[in-house]
Amino acid sequence: MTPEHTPAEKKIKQAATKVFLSKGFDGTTTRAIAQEAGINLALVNYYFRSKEKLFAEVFEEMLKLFMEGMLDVVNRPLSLEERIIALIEHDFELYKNNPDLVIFVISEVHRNPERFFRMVEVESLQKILGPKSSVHRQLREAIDKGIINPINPANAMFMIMSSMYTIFSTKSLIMQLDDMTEEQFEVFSKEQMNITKKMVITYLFK
Amino acid sequence: MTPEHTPAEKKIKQAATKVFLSKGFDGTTTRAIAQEAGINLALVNYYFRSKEKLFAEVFEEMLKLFMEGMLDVVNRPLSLEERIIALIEHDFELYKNNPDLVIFVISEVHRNPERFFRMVEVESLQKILGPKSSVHRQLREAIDKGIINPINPANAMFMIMSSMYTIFSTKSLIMQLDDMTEEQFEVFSKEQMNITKKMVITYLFK
DNA sequence: TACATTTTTAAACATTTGTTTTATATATTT
DNA sequence: AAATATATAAAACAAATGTTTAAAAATGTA
Repeated sequence: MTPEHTPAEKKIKQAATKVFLSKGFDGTTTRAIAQEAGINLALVNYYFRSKEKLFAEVFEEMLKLFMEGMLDVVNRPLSLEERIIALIEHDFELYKNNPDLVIFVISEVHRNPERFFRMVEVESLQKILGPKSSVHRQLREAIDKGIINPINPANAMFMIMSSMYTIFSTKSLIMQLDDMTEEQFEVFSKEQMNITKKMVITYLFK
Repeated sequence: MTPEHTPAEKKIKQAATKVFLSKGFDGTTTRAIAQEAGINLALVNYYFRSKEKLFAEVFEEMLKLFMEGMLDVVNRPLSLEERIIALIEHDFELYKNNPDLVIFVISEVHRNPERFFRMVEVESLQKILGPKSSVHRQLREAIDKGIINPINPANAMFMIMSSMYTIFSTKSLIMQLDDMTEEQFEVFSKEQMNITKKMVITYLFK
């Protein structure tokens, strides 16, 4: 019972991550996972009981990637300006290393919101991003002190995150449209990151 | 042969659009379309020959929505500032009326890029958004004249479009995280649009 | 009205897909 | 070494799914 981290199990998890992230839950078959992992089909259910449960594990891990890095930035003792820069840079690095992450999470939430809100406690996300989060608080304080222009913290959070989100969720489209190589895309996205930093900081701070 | 626009055909197309946009190609069954349309299952293939062909029609129509509105803005005789405002407002209106549009297109492109580039001539998209488009030209001219700060036009295009793109592709997530009603989301997204306008204009124009 | 064409329906078909079963090999324990 | 538990494999199962068939109903035409 409760087999853990045998080579086969690891291979399946890795393969599942790859296939799920590229094809989504509906577009993924257990046979595709087995083939990608190079193991027998039955082992998928032997180790993970069902496609649904395997997906849940993969999805949860992806969300952890998201949240842990974010939490790290949120918990560091930083000035508002430093934190905004750190958040943008964190997003950039995370998405650069996991280009499929954003579109995967968002499209799965869109297609099956019930499952998402069954799997994830909204509170833990709200703690990082919601009105009671420390970033929101820091933003409100800065507004009160007249350090930054008045803005709804939710809108501020949003403008901080949207640029890196977009550039990586539309990566393949951008590359195709502007005839980019992988290297050119990296230059482009890094440039976009720098523009975003400057633009957001300029807009917020008077 | 070539049946056109009979009531049943229309109903199927409408139903297919609704289901495809919400569940994606893989998550949609012909039976779900038939049920949504309130017609017999066989009629789906009778009128559209296959799920794939029906999807292609729906997808093409969605892309047209995208491009026609964009083309309209691009062809109007506007100053650069006016055009930027118009582009942002166009995105806002389009996505507000079709909230699933963005995430649908992007996730389908991501999951099946081959099909996308088989269905769409990249040139027509490049004509609107690419380096040879009139918006790019107008941006380059403005840079040459010293009207706006130097920037890669592709990056400028990107910052113009990313905000509205993000807010609507993550709509359900945002609403859930910040406990919003539909009305509150509309206020929020409109506010975000205004911030985006101001922020982009401020950043570009000295 | 009678005939032909088009539209609709119910049923069937062939694959695909998630899952299970049964048997065999491998490892662990006594 | 024998017995037991675990891991792997091949095959089978049942349900779902895209598609087709064949017949009936509706519509159009002579």
